[in-house]
Amino acid sequence: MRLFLSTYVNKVDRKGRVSVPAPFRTVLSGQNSSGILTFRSFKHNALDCSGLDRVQEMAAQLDTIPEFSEEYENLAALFADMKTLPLDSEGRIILPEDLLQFVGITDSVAFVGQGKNFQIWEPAAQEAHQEARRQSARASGFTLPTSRPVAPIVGATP
Amino acid sequence: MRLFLSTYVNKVDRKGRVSVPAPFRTVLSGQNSSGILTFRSFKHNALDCSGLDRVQEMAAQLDTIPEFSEEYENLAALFADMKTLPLDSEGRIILPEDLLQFVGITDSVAFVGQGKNFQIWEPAAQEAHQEARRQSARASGFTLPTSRPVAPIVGATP
DNA sequence: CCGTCATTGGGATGACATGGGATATCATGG
DNA sequence: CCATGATATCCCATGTCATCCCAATGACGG
Repeated sequence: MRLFLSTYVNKVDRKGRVSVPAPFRTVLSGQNSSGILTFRSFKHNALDCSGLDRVQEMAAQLDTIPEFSEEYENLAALFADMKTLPLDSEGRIILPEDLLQFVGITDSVAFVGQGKNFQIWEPAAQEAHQEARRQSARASGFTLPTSRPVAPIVGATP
Repeated sequence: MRLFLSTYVNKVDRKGRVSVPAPFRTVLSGQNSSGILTFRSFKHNALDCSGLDRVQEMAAQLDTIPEFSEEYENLAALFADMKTLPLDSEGRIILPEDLLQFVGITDSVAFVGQGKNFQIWEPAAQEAHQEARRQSARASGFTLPTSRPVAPIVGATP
């Protein structure tokens, strides 16, 4: 199984189209999916994206829950936020206005590989998020009671 | 299996007609249904809609419930409330006056995908409801299913 | 230095939501 | 049984937007 790896930043053209990175398209084509299924991330101003496989699994889970129960509605509500973004013949998608605003995208888009799925971010926000994680890792590293003065992590990014 | 995904808001014209979103029509046409079967939601001021297939499943479920029980009567009452909304040649439906009032619709309609079925809401009410669910899902630490579990799913078809 | 592939751009076409007029269907009252 | 009005259905027109097709640019490897 191929994975979504690395981060790509592509531009939004005047029609609102963005090229999906070719490596991601390759992975998607192996996931029973001619388009991208996307929904708002719970934690960040980002979009969670995957192929059709995962969504069909979710729909299958729905069958195991009593039809008018609270839990059923909670899961079903995810489908309301979900969108299918079809790929055009050049491998581009169009991000709907509401999603653009939610993510805060103006002129370019970061595609962030997450292994089995990927995310869509505003590039600066993504970089900041990444940096915050580095800081966090670094900070927790410093609070550890180690006696090692030279931490190789520092200065990893030029 | 095709699913009802995403949320679409369409306008009611002066004759009371509303376009059913094209993707939903596509799903419906695969569900043995030239029209929409709809009934009032138990929990919200919304309409539950689907094709004929799902209603037939519900009718089958009725057989598993003791006749004359409270639950039986409740479910059976659904069928009394149920209406068939035929699609015109442009893919529009007409919402009867009582349903319009029940949902609180004035000039536009939200079609809300729920996977195997969809709902009809007043757009503002739907947005509020959906936002509440996002908060709830976030607070309850709702986790998405993984895209490809390591352990084989019980009953999975190779 | 050239060929291939990926991203980017733009015009033309088509699909869809929407609107309005004309015609058919139905329930009601005479 | 027919007349009438209201309502729904069919048909056609329009504007907007997405999709398709074609082209150009840029990156990369041989």
